[in-house]
Amino acid sequence: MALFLSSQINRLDKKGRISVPASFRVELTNEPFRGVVIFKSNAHECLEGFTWSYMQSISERLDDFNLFSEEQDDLAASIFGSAVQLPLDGDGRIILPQNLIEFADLDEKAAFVGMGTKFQIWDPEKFNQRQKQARQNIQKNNLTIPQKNKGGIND
Amino acid sequence: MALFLSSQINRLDKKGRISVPASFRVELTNEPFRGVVIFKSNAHECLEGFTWSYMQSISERLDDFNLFSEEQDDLAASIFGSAVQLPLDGDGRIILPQNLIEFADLDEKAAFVGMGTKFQIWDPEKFNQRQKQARQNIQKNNLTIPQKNKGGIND
DNA sequence: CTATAAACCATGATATTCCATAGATATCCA
DNA sequence: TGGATATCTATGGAATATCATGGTTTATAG
Repeated sequence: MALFLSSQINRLDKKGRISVPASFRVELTNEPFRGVVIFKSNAHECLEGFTWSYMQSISERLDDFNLFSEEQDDLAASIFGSAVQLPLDGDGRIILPQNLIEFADLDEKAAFVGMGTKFQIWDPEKFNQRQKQARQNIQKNNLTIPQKNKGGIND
Repeated sequence: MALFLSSQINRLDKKGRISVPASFRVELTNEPFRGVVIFKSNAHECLEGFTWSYMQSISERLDDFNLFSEEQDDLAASIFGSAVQLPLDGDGRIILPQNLIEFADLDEKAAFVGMGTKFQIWDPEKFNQRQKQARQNIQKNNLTIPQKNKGGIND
């Protein structure tokens, strides 16, 4: 299982190319697909990145729903429909599609932020603010890490 | 198992020809039949696309219903009855039959939407609305992906 | 023979690969 | 320890390949 840690700011060129941090790339070496899966965050003005095999596991879990159920359809349309599959080039870069760049309001630089099994891509400015806000929320609500994380696509 | 991701809008010419996205085509390389199976969606004004081998697994799943039950009969009639097997031409295109084009109300363009193990074909406009609706349903009903061990796709 | 469908080509646009360089980091040996 | 050398990383630009798409020719069927 991939583990994405720490954050790094890299440059986004006019073609939309950007280097994936080397520390993230080593987490991808054992993946069946040499690249990442990106889509728009539901919660923030940023992008979310996953490994191919993680998407596969989501797909398998989704198959536990009745094949033509409404629930299955809603989830699949929302998750897989908006995701894009970005291969790494020979130099460890991906090309972000224009609509994703706009969604995350990225300029010349973008921050890769490790989040464990996933990572996020932020405009550096916005991420600073987000981090401040996150710290405040944690203090205010006395948040801790749950013993066992039951996750969903909403928080 | 094939994994269809992301969505892409392609052009439908007057002969009913349309390119299957290249990223979808690579998922078909290991299939016994070089093409896709398409039929009318029961839930939406769109078409559903499967691989040949996945159709086989659907057939098996249908057998889990009582073999002569009404449900089995209805599903089988609606799925297998309207399904067509569309081979890829040398350039990676399929030819959509006219009745399917009309059913999905397709015009000059059509969106291929990855849904994990299957995909859908939509009029681009209609899919936009559908995606909004899907997101609302997810929030309203608090839908999550059935968990295996841990982690959702959002925080 | 005619109409219809299938295979075949041609071509811009786009995406991918390849190469070069500079800076940072790590390695090695005296 | 220090300094030289090699390696890795990020980044820019150019060459190359692929993709989507329209048209044309060839096969097929009635």
